[in-house]
Amino acid sequence: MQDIFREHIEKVIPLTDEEFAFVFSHFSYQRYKKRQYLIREDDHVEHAYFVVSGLLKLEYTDLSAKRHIVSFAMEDWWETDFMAYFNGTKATMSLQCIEDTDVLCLSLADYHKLCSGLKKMERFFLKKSNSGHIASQQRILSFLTSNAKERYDQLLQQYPSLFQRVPKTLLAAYLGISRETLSRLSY
Amino acid sequence: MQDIFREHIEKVIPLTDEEFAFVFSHFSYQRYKKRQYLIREDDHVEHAYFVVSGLLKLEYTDLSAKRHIVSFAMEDWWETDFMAYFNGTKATMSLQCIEDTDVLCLSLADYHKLCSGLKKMERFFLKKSNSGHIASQQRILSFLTSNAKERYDQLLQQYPSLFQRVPKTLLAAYLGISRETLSRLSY
DNA sequence: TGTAATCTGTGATGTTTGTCACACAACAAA
DNA sequence: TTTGTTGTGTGACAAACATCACAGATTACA
Repeated sequence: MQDIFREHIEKVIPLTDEEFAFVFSHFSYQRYKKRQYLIREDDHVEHAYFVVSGLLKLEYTDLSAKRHIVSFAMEDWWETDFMAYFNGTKATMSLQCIEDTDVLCLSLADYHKLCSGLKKMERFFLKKSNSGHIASQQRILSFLTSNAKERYDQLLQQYPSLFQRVPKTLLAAYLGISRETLSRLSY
Repeated sequence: MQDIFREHIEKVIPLTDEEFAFVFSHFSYQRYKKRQYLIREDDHVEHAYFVVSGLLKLEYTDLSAKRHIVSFAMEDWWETDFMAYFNGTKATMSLQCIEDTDVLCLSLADYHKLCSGLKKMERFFLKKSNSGHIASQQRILSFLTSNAKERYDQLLQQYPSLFQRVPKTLLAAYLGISRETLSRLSY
């Protein structure tokens, strides 16, 4: 598990053994069961999570109680309600397990300690944040340019494994279409 | 103009005069006229831009030649085709003036020099990137939760000045609806 | 100053997608 | 097993939105 995590970081910045030990010491390890919540709406958001194995959904519930999936988080992803995490505000989204999931947890205090203790990590998080921003922009573009069927195809092409791992109802909630429409797409 | 820029940075991290001079030395100043391009599709993307004054649009043209606005960039915003900028790939989007616009330009080489020369700036860019990511997620959420009229209202509430400054055709291209539909919304 | 390009509104019409309703299968928990 | 919950497909209908067409107004610029 440390290996996966170390490799993940070293894809961006090389680390000595001591440096990695320092980095790793800021995290705690947690296992969650399917359907368990890591974050509930209105919670104080303690941690950002690195997904070691499993699958999470970041979900927003609107005024009419409809649920929308902002993001899936699979192996090798970082996830949390970032707005609440960084600003210390209450969670507007929930983070819940679709499968049993193992994560590494990083508190905001430890995040800051980590960044000041090892400047390389600031670059690491900058890189991650940049890629996240770019990925979000791509998702926005797919809303602008594509209809339901096209967005569905793009999603399957990008993350083929999702098709096996999550119910179609959730894929619909991610794509912004009704489950009925999604059901009628596959011809 | 330096003042605006310095204030913008000092909202996040305080700087001494020497530090600001160091930061500023990495930028070049440019003025662009309405309709001029800062980046064209397939260009090599030389710079990221800080908008001192004016208004830009970041635009993507799809296969059927329809134009979609990924983002407006007004005073105090950073903009470029970030994917192309960071990865050194060719631009997939264009960046064009809606009004006469003054910008500060930062090459990727200077960006890296700046970050290594003054570690504070890495934190600055991390903060900016995080907010950008959060903003994109909000935009995704508005696609998931809201219809055309609601998205339009949200946009006007967030950036009332856009209503005065940009033609409705462009607002429609940002909201992902046809200009005709937008025209029929305001009742 | 004149000509072209852009911007905007609006009608008519068709397509896409959502909503409601129902049925049935798969699965989980007691 | 039984019973509830979740997931999926499908028909009928309504709502949202796109497209095409046209017209008048405004703006760019040579």
